[in-house]
Amino acid sequence: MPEKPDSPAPAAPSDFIRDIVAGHVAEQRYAKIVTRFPPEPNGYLHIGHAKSICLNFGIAREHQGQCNLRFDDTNPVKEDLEYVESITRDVQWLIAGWADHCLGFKTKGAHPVAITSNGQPDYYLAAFQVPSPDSTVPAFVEPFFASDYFDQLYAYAVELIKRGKAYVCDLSPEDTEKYRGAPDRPGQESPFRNRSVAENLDLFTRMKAGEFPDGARSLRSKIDMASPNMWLRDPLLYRIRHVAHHHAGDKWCLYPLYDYAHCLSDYLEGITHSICTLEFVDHRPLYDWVLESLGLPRALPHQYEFAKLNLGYTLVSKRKLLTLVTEKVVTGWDDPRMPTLSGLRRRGIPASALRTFVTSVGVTKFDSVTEIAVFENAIRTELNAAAQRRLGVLRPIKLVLTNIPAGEPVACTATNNPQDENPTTRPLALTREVFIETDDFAEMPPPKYFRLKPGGEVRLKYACIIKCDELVKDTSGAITEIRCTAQLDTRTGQSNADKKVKGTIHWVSATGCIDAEVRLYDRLFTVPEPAAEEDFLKVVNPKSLEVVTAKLEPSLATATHGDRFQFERLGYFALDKDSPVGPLLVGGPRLIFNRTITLKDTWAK
RNA sequence: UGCCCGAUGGUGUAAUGGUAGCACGAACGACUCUGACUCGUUCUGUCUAGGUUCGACUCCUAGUCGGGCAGCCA
Repeated sequence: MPEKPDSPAPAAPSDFIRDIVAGHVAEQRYAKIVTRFPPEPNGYLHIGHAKSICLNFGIAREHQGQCNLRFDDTNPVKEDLEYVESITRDVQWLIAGWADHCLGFKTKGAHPVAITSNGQPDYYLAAFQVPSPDSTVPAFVEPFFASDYFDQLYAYAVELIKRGKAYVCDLSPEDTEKYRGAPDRPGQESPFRNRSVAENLDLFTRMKAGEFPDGARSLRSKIDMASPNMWLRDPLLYRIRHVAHHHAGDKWCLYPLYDYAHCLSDYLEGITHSICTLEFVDHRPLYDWVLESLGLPRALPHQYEFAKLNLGYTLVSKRKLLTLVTEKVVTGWDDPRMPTLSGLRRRGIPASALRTFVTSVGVTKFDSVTEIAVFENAIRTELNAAAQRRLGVLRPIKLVLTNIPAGEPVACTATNNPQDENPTTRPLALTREVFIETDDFAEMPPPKYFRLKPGGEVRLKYACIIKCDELVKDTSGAITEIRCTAQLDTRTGQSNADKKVKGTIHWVSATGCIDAEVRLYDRLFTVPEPAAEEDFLKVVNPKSLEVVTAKLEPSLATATHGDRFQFERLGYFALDKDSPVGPLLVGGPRLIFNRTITLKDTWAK
């Protein structure tokens, strides 16, 4: 979806990981800083991933480095091409105009190649980077896939066996668990732990050949069954899975596990800094063990961990997000109420606001919960500067200006964005009949009510001050029409233009305005920490979506995807991805707007 | 209870042995043709107890509290 150019990024942030990288740059430890963003293609990216993306790509761009997009696709039973495509799209959207020149892709179909490093045989897979932020990604490149390394990973496993550091284990999954022991109790060595290298090699070859059923055997590292770190108790390297792979096809029935594949994938791509979340701290010794056990000839990557993002009133668990989709609480992964990148994009949130937000949260090892207000502030700040102002009425009520004759519109001028240095304007026509917001009139006004009331005066934005003379009601007593007099000498440039009234309200002309479907969103959950609930479905906000038919000023008829508008006094709006665009016939399909976010409302009601 | 990680205003985050600062938020006020924006004022903090030091948010020890780890998931 097209996106208007983003505003420039703020000054480079600082955090403990960036400090480490800066230290390495200062001592010239690496020729180039290379990071990676390595999602498993088993779900949609969400706002938590945005933090990781901005960290990894941010570090790359701050050091003229590179950040590879790599799919950690080592478990074919959970993964799907649909996710590969959505993730690629979301990453490119989030970094567009900011770090796309740091995005490391590879030539389509490329695999690691055999090279010689420091006199030793080695494997390496180079990246392709577009030369500048403005360049488009050519068609001959694609993201990296861990599954493209299965051949090399297999060769490394054979080497580990030859070095006596891995063995084929015949324990069942259940027995493997029993032998592992518990955190406060050492494990027990597998009876297959001391097989000969020759036997291990033979068995591993036959595992690859498909001789054994799923779960019958596994390849295990030989580390320490008594380690206080559970991840060092001979963790599995390979398991047997007789299933096809979405990217690698049906070549394999043997698939590597994360801890084995990840560090080596990093190595093959020449990653220098492998940044992940805190739950992998316990895995770091294993990450290093695999790499060091192989005696690899190039500089080894290192793992660094940070705390993932927790946001108030928001869920980011893939499983729970999936439940929202399958239970039809939302319309899909890209429902504008979802915290997915595709949902946020559809909602109208600019990528730059997302970047500003996740960067402002900082990077630490503290498990924190960020208030949603911080995110909302980032969105409003961005949109306040960028959005075109327009007039629209969400819940219309008719108002008649009795001293303006029908068919004789009064010309007015509206400012497109007062935040601009040299604001442009557009014409507006004030006619005898207009719509105002139902909320902007009160027959029995509460205290400190600035808006229109019987006998009261208010300004119609960009037009003039009006005075409420009388009300027309139907038989049930409901107001059907508000009748006012327009004080035409209070228009801009007229003799009484400086007259002050307390309230200014928005309006649209009844003639020429367009009807549009407007979707108003509220937070999806009613509690600050829905993840802490025993049943998160019980705290879903029943009023998270309200659909209204709004009256919009005529200029909005040409709105298109990627446009950002502020409907004055109401909030920020953007066209839904499913909205029709282009010249719309009268009575034809209506535009569909999503309210991205309301304006801040400090009026205590 | 074995190992690992962490703790600074309501929230998030700086201060790398030398003035506890910034942002969000809240309250009040100014301004206002958006009850927005902007501007001003105010609010609240180093988990506890010892120790090292001229000096500790920072280093050490012990404790308290919170989080993570026992998938052939990532």
